[in-house]
Amino acid sequence: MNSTPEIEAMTIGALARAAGVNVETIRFYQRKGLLPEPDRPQGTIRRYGADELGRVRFIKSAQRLGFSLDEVSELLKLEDGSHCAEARAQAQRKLVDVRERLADLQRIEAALSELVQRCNAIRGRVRCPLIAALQAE
Amino acid sequence: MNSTPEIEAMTIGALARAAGVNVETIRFYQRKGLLPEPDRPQGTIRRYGADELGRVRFIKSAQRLGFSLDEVSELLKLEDGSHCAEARAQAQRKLVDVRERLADLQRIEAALSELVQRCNAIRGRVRCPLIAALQAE
DNA sequence: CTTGACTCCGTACTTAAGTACGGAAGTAAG
DNA sequence: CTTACTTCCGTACTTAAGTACGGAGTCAAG
Repeated sequence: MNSTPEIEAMTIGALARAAGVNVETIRFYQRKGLLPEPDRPQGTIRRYGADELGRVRFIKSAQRLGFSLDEVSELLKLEDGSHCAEARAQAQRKLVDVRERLADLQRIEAALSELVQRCNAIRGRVRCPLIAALQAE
Repeated sequence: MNSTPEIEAMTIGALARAAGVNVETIRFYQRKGLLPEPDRPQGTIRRYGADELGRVRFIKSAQRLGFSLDEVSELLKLEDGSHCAEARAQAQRKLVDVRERLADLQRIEAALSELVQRCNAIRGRVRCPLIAALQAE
């Protein structure tokens, strides 16, 4: 039993359901150029497949990490095979950015898990090192 | 030579400059309760210190990582010494969230650095594994 | 003691990212 | 073939997170 039957012939509603977003959000992404206008095999109604589903999910994940739709669109342009040197330069810039975010998140992770540890140890009030975690740049 | 003289007596303008944000943003955070209303030692004008500066920087960092101001406010409440068990439970929930984000970011990091590697190796066009990076949940 | 820069406060405007709406047209089941 | 559900499209509304504005008060230098 396949969980996604007919995945290559989804209507906009099915796509939206599969990705856990609103139909209007799909249309909005199309207008912004984040999602290519798909084929309309039998006339006027668009059909979507696994690629589009993957894209929408990617957009949502990247947003959770603090990327704006404009930034996501740049990331997606990398994917879409721009010229190599150009893609590489852009990827490298993003990489710097991503690594900074990783470092910040790791500091937050450490601070939170230390808070949990301490809280297990001492009973009473705590002051956690959360803010300090993001001081060091 | 100290780079931050009189850090305990900053006006709102100095604080904003030090944190790299707009004065109005500081006032906005105060209204939202993200920043405590500070002392007004000699009358009506507020004075800010290192704590406030730290907070503003923390807010900005957390936002870059995809936390909304409401979420930041929850993180800050942890700091401000709520009762231990409560803080611990909340910290643990956040920790789960943060670890998911970390995993996503690490996948993006891997995908980007692989793209850069490949691009160094083969000359021509590339298709990067960016989208695939966030497929696995 | 005035002048220029800054602060305070309330209110209004802006931008990003959706969400909702309403009417016309497509489509699938009975 | 009708009826109910979708889709399509343009336009308008909403929410979060600021930004800008204007008038009144404050403060430090000249």
